[in-house]
Amino acid sequence: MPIAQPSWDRRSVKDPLETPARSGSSNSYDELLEELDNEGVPFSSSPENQIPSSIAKQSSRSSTPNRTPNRNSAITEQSPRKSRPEDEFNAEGLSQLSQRSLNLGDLPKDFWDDYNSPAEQDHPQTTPKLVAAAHLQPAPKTSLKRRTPEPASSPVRPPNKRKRTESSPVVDRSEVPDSEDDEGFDQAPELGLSSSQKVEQEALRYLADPNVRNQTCLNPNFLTNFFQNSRLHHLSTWKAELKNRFQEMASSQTKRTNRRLPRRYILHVDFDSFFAAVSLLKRPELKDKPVAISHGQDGASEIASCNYKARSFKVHNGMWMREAKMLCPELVVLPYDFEAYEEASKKFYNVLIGVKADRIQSVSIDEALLDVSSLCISPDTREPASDSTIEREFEKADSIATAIRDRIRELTGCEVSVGIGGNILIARIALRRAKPSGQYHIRPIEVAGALENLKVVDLPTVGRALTTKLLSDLNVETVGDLRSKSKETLVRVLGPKTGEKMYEYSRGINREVVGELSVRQSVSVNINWGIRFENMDQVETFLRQLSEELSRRLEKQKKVGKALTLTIMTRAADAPVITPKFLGCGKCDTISKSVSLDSATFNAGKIYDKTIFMFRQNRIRPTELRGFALQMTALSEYTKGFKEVPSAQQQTLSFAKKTSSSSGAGSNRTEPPKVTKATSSSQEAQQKKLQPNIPPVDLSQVDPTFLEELNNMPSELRDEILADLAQQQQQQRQQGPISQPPPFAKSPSSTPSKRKTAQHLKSNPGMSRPISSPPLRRPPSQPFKTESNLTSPTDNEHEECPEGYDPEVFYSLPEDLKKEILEDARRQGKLKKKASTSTLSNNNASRASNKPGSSSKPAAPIASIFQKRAPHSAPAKIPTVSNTHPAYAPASISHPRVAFQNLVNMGEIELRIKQWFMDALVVGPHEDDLKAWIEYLKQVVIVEGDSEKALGFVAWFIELTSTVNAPPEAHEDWYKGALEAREEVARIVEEYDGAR
DNA sequence: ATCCTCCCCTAC
DNA sequence: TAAGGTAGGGGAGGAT
Ligand SMILES: Nc1ccn([C@H]2C[C@H](O)[C@@H](COP(=O)(O)OP(=O)(O)OP(=O)(O)O)O2)c(=O)n1
Ligand SMILES: [Mg+2]
Repeated sequence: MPIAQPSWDRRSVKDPLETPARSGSSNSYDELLEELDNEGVPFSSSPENQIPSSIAKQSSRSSTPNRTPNRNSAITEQSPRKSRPEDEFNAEGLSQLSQRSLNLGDLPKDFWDDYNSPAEQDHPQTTPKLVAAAHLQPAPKTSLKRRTPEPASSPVRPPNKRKRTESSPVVDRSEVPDSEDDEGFDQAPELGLSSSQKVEQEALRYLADPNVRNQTCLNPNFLTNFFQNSRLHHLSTWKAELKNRFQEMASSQTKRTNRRLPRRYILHVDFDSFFAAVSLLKRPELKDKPVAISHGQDGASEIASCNYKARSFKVHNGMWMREAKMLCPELVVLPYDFEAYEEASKKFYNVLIGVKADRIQSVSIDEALLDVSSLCISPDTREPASDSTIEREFEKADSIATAIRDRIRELTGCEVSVGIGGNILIARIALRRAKPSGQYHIRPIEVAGALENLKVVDLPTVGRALTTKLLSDLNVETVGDLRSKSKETLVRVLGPKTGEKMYEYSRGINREVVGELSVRQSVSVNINWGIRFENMDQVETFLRQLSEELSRRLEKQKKVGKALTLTIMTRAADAPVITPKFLGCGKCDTISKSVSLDSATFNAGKIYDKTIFMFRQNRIRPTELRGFALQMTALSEYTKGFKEVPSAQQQTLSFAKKTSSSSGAGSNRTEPPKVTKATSSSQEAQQKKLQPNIPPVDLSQVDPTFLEELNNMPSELRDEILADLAQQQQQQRQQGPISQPPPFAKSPSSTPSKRKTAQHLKSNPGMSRPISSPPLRRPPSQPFKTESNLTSPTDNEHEECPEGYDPEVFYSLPEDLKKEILEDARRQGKLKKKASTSTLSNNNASRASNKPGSSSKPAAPIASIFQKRAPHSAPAKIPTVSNTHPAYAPASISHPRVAFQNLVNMGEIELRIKQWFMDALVVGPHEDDLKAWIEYLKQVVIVEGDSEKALGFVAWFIELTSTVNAPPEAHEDWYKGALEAREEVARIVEEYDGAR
């Protein structure tokens, strides 16, 4: 699929302003740093780039963004924020966010009962478990690979010096065929192997330092530690909780009958330097000194919040300490105190709830919107209201704001500012003027004047990108300039939605309603810090943890999803291996791929399988990975869930414990509950039905998913399958596969799909990437490019192997899957030409390079899905007994895959497995070995397309483990392991065979 | 015309 | 050293 693409990245470069850095369009954090280093703080423009934009003024240092036209990498930069303004505007965005209004009248008193900190609640519990087993490998081992992508950034910030990397021109990267995968190979012509090998070596060497390694995702407790310390994670979690709470509150209220009012009075309430103000409560003596909240004293540690004294030095939120220290050497750093922030927030919201506003909407932990219209407008006002009447209304609104500020100050000891306006947009703009510790009311007649000279960047939703585009394409700098443009012009340049919005905003028009209800459309887990790997085993382990985390979050939201998207961030070609920010992602290229699941689920095992499937479509060197995002969409609520298959659940659970890391993933969660609506409605009924007729087969041991599938199929087919299952259970060690038709035919494919479920998706087309100028667009996803000449080694298929896929693997796929992949490839990239090597990453390259056939890498690499790994180097290994800690140990066998792969005949495999079983009989299976065995079975289905063979092995293994005499405890472990294998294989079979 | 995927952008 | 998360709006361009 897709290859890498460029991006300028998502991260934004934000901040320009005051800070020096920033760049115009894209740049990387690194670049920014460099500029800083060179220039010092101020701005200057960079040579090449020219970022015209407004920003320029401020900052600018620009960076050269992409030099190449296409690029992908992003920039990243550091702190973003545009000018300081963020404070002021902001709002808007709320529209959706929010929560709804509520009447204050009847609040549940336990409103806050569940208000838990994310750190405490969410992760701590969950995460830890997952992690437990991770087996990380201790030392580096990988070897050679090369390639060069680089990280980028993601969302946020970072700066740095990019410089060095630059030296090597990006260009080649794209062209370079990197072939290969895993192993290295890169024959990169121009660059020379050594170049990439050196990069790889540097990465491995760096990771070998225990002080570095322990902070990365290789540490079993990484997720827990990271989320506990991530301010952004806390912010997001808090916001989601507040939204849920307010929505519940609102929906429980029956009233909401607001009389239609001719005018609205909206208050935007926001704490002044929230984190800093709250942390200062415990250090009052520092109140008048410049203070910032950050994890570190300098370097690339980010400032979450700084007080106004610090801002007078041009220090701002999101800025890196290094820069802040340059601007303000005496800056005092205080630590985070998330609990205290929650406490202050509770008091804040309690005050707001007490206002009894018509509607209320939480914007964030420290910010909210209130619609107090009916509190200001007298019921008996006759409409064309007189000036004096209106004046009284204004005063009422002002007095409410004052009362709120006084009360919050009294309860929290902190200052909040209030912006008042006739709509959300104006209230937000007013807030900025209110800001340090004040309130400001922009009356209707003052709107035009207030907007005229306002910088467009101070409008909500207008960030660096839009600002740049407006300036470069329309020469618009202020809202007044914006207002001079026709709607047609704005729509043409910015897109239909954005154009119209800008047209309205420039006139102070905004119809958004406070507290509009909204339904969550996605649940995701993103990590772009601390991501460093040496080999694929580690990547798999981490993706499993991510899958489990996503599953946990879905479950917590009582949601199941049908569409999964994996976003991978890799080091940009010109980015340094050692990022400017300690373990940051640096400048990166991003690639994303989505697939639809056959049925909505929150099952970690299913999520993991799809995730790894998507990951494998791109050949990326583990050492180049810098970040991941796993997102579930097409959500529905689920209602029942477990009870239906209790026994199965229990089994899995206990099993999970034991084997831990191994597949545990899925294990513990039960199955996918059913979706309330999305999936068929009849399922439930059917399911229940099923139970009764399970005579011969012990369904309790069957994967619930499997049961679900059975329920959905025609009864005859179902009976047939059940019969087979029963047969399997009986059979004993038969080695051969059980022949049986591929079980269910029903489920649709697993790969990408197109289905429409979507209700959720947003509307659709939107704007375009605004921003900067010429979009450098790369062809829209180009999934795979094709590879031309590879003749299929194994097969005779004439179908071309799309780029991005290992030919060997591709050709070994089942026909239908292959077809789907080709279709997808054609659709997306249309690749049918020959093309050069694959490799994914080259996104950028893509443009230039790609097309002609270059080629280098003709032959098929072969590594195929199975990564290299030592072939069975250790046959003996399998038997291994537990080595100690899985976690740092190299997973014992690890990859039997290859080993197995070479064993063409089942007899050999059975022999090996049996050998392992006998050797480890009394101690039980080592989780890694079990994991490897299951993985092999899954590959038989996925790669070989031989479900029967896999099922045959499963049946044989169950028989083997259940009949031989072993110590009770070990016996149980073996048996559970066998059941897990059955569960996993059944699921895979369902997905790959059933699907189309 | 509408949907879909893959991004990008913004905000706290 | 540092803890660079996340949800939703929206645009381009291809598929239907
Ligand atoms: N880049 C950022 C921006 C904000 N925050 C956190 C810390 C802030 O205290 C809190 C609220 O954000 P605001 O934008 O409201 O900023 P402040 O409250 O700090 O300052 P003010 O509102 O006075 O501008 O969110 C953060 O961690 N990182
Ligand atoms: Mg604030």
